[in-house]
Amino acid sequence: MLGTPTQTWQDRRRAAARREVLAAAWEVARRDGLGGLTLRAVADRVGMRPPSLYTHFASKHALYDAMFRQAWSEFDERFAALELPADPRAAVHGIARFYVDFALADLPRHQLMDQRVIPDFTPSPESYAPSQRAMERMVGRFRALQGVALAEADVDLFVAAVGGVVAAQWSNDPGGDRYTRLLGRLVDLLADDLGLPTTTPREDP
Amino acid sequence: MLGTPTQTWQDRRRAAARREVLAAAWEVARRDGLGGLTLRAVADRVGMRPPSLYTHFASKHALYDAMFRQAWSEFDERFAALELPADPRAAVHGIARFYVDFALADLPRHQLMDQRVIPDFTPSPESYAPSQRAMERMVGRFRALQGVALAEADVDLFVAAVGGVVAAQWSNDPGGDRYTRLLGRLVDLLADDLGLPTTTPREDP
DNA sequence: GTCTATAAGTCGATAGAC
DNA sequence: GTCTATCGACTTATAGAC
Repeated sequence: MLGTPTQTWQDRRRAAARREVLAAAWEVARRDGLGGLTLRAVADRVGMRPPSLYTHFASKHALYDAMFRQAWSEFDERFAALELPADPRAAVHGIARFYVDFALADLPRHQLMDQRVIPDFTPSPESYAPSQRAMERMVGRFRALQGVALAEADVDLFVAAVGGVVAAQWSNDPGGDRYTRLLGRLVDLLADDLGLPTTTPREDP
Repeated sequence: MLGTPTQTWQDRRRAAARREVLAAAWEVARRDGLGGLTLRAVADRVGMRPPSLYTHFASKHALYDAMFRQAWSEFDERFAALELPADPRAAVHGIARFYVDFALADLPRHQLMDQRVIPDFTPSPESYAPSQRAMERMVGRFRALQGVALAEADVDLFVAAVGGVVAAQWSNDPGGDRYTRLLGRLVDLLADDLGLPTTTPREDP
């Protein structure tokens, strides 16, 4: 605790206000689309005048930046807490399912995290860090699976293919299951290719 | 030819002007991003005043709609003209390579065709038709492959997985080949799963 | 320090002269 | 068909009350 400036007095109000603006921004993005987000709508929702937002965020891009950082941080936290089965193949299915569920739960969040939707917006290095941490954690949990030595390219292929299911689902059948129902088959395909063992035999349908 | 109103007199000028505006819109989108496209920038590029664009397109969304239609029409035309090897597996590789090359050649075009980047923009039925035609042609060429009976889900899985390579390439390594170099391996994986025969043995490296 | 008030510049879009 | 003029909405920034 020592060494931290004890300005906690009104620092908490600032942080709370920031969180409030951020939460309002997500609500507006879900209602009006990520690219349709306006500072006026955010201010309305949080009960402020638009210029007052500049007290908390230097620009609209800074707001997007904070949203990007928060989204990947939440992904990383929840993925870190995700309990996986001991069976390697079941674990890979669990990772894929977690990834797909997270990406399909929130369209603007998915667009911000995984696409390049906002022109001229590039995450700052500080906000890009959580996404790198999340990816490293993913590689780490893959490599911790018993019975196979994974190369970088193996994880890349997995991420690309599973991400493709998400993208196809969102753009061709939003709200449905036309592509997500193929996820199990796709993951088995990839797992077979990696020679991933199954210590527990698969259940009968 | 009979039955067509012979108004071709100044109808051609109208059509030419429309094409010119459309071409300018693509150039602006490639320069400023799809979401960063403005009617002023389009008007500047085509040597018009912004309100004059409304003579040719009823709204900005109508312009996006025409771009969407043009992109899928061009895809369908070029795919129809694509010559594929007789060997079924080589043909599938050809289809995948064509799809990926087309999607990676132009970011705003890819965003417009395959993602939901513009808030509140949904293609009109008339503009959606070419994309359906293209998908049906793709299914048709898959089914024409000798030696295997393909279900709808098989094509869906192929489209999703290959589309995932495109999305990952654009968002994680634009301009590189980190994901596209995995395409051959992915397609072989899918082809193996479908039991696709190889009449011609694969070449040695 | 945080807010209100306000203004400049830009966006999509419309009305009406020629 | 194209123009001028203009509207309402949005982003951004500054000035000043509390």
